[in-house]
Amino acid sequence: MKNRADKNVFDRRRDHDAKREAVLRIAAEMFNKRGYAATSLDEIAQHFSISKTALYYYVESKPVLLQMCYELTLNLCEQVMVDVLASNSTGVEKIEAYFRGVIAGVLKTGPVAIVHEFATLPKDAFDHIHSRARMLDSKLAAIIETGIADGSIAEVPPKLTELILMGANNWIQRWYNPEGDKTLEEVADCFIFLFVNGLKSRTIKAD
Amino acid sequence: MKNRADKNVFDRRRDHDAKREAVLRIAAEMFNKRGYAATSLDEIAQHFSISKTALYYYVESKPVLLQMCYELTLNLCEQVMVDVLASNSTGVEKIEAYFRGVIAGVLKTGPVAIVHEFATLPKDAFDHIHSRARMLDSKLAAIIETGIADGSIAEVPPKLTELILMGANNWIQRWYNPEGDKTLEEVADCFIFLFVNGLKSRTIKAD
DNA sequence: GAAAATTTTGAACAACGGGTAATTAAATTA
DNA sequence: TAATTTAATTACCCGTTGTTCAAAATTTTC
Repeated sequence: MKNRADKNVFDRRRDHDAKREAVLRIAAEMFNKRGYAATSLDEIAQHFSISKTALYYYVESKPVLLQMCYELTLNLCEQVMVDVLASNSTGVEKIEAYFRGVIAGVLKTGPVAIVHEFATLPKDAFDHIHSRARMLDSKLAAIIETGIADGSIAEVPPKLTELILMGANNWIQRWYNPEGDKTLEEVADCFIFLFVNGLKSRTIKAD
Repeated sequence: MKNRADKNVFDRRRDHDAKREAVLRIAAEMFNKRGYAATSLDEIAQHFSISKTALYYYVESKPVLLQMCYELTLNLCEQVMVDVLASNSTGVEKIEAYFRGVIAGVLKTGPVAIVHEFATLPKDAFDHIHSRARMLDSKLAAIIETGIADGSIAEVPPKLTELILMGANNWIQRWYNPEGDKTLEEVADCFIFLFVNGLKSRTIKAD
């Protein structure tokens, strides 16, 4: 919102790529909070104090802008997934590493993650994004299956579990405020603890 | 989508309340799946094969329609919360009962739950809905605190935990398909198991 | 069956949002 | 400084959407 650095990007002239990336980041943030349809190009432009038309110098169209946001997210998630799969660790450890990586990635690269609204994408873009997302889903489910097989994960329905995990993860962007009192590490820790250990107390209480 | 019963509501004349409720239910469902801004009154009207104008006989405006959807949800959640608080059980049991009740409530009353987009509500309606939602949040967090005190819940940050739980719950409506192969009981079971017991296997594996 | 009440419609409006074209302004190069 | 490239603006178009109003259609009441 009041990220002055973003406005300054548009002060120093001739830096096409930096501006394009700034637009992407802010757009992703606004899409996350308010949703794609509820965010107008005017609002995005106003954030940089430029005209709506100027955006078209950096972005082809609004759907393509959404598509690029998705691609940022998918690039991040897929990279984390590759790293996780390359490690030789148990199923739970892989699940833990994946979500920790994704949440941390959001911290570093800014809010590139985005609420899943790809129904509004043009057909071909939709197919592309959708299939990549589904691929990630099934890889996560597969990790859960191997975790059950190696004995590190309890006998849960893999597909359902994956959906619930993803859901909890996707919702974080909706409420997380970087200027708040919780760091993303704390959020990640809590997230992991909840899903791995569960709420139930394991310490015997002498009472 | 192809719920023929809904269309028939508009066949038998003079049943103002039934029609109003049918509109509410379908609107909530569409808002859940596509989002508020992306759902037009035309689409809602088309679902019943009536004109968009006819909707205004049952609903004051689109924002008020959204508000009523929220109120349906809040009524449900608050009722479950009252019941849960009245029971004398441990913290974990209360958490479990709450989410089971809310998920089951969605099954019975139809998809009354709704994605949180109340930024688009008129000021006064926003304040009302928002404060009720926050009240629910803090009651849930309080339950977690009592659970930590009574030793049934591990030492987690209550506020953060509550947000993550709510997030996972809110996301269910986005992907759950009543015509699919999973019942809402199965979803609820998996949900509860994940948050209460965690993914980690507790059974010692002899291998 | 006529009159009154209740639903539904069709036409039209105003606001908004995405997108384009022509133009101006600024910065780089020479 | 002149010519060229790069940025950004203003003005405008057009489709969509929420909303209103008067009129038509239907149902109920008497």
